[in-house]
Amino acid sequence: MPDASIPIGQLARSAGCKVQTIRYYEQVGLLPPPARTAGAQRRYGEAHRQKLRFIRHARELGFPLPAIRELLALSDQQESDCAGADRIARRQLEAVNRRITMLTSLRSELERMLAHAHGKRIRDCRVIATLADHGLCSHEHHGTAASS
Amino acid sequence: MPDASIPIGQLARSAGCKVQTIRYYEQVGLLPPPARTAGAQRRYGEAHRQKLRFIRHARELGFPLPAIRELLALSDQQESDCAGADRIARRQLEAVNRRITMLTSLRSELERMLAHAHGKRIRDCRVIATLADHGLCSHEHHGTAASS
DNA sequence: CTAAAAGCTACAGTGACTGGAGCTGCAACC
DNA sequence: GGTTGCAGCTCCAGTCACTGTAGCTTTTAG
Repeated sequence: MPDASIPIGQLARSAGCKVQTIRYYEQVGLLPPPARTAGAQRRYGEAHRQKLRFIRHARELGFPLPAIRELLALSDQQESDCAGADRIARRQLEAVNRRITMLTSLRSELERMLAHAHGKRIRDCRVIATLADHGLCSHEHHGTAASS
Repeated sequence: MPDASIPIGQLARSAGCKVQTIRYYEQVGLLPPPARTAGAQRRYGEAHRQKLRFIRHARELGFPLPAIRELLALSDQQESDCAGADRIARRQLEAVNRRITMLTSLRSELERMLAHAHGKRIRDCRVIATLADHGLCSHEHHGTAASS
């Protein structure tokens, strides 16, 4: 394979993502536009594959696209300082830690709820009662919601 | 306050959410439409407040809106079986556990990355290198991404 | 009576994709 | 060379759970 010989479907399989995701990354400027065949089909090379793997790996680690954009810019300037990348990763670690803390307290409330859910009728159901009355929950799980 | 005397802003403050969120819940049919003043402003009663608290608490626990819709329907049928609510809560607990597992392995990879990030130049930067080469990461953190 | 605060509708935007419609390109086989 | 069928193309809409904005009107306090 000389270069610019990989069709989009093969690239998608090799990166573990969908074809549309690749086109989306191109659209938002994360991936540079590849060469095209005479019939306007995209053909990628090794450099694209590397970059896409980088993006997908960072996404799996939960980095948002703007952070990935910064990381890609940093990785292109081989001489510049590592502190920037460090700071971004540290920020991401903090975000992950915050999410873990919250999810852990959510889990314990859900477990508490289920452990006591022995009512046969809704009117005695602990699950419903807990949701209806915030006072019944012991832990602090306030702040932004469980997702993202 | 007789009933239907609470304006939307006060309701929002008492539930810890934004005014727009309440209007959104009404729009998607989670909250019943309240009474209106002659000038078409919404006025809520205690029942609305309870229902909104229920919704917000469930959201904080990470339940998606369709699940909350089911839970609300269940809580309105006081005579029906508790098993439905139980099943929904259990499903949610499993989702939370999955997320915790994934985030924990993400955290350890991020920590590993940062612990070795002693290169001063990008070309020696462990953070960038780890992202670029999936082979450098020890843990399994595959599957759907870290968010949601 | 006036001015500020709060409310109204309607619509657009977020993030990170995903799915579909309706078309065209390309490679293989006969 | 014809045809079949998968793969690719663009463009647009939808997801989820909100959030923000523009341009009004209503309510309330002084």
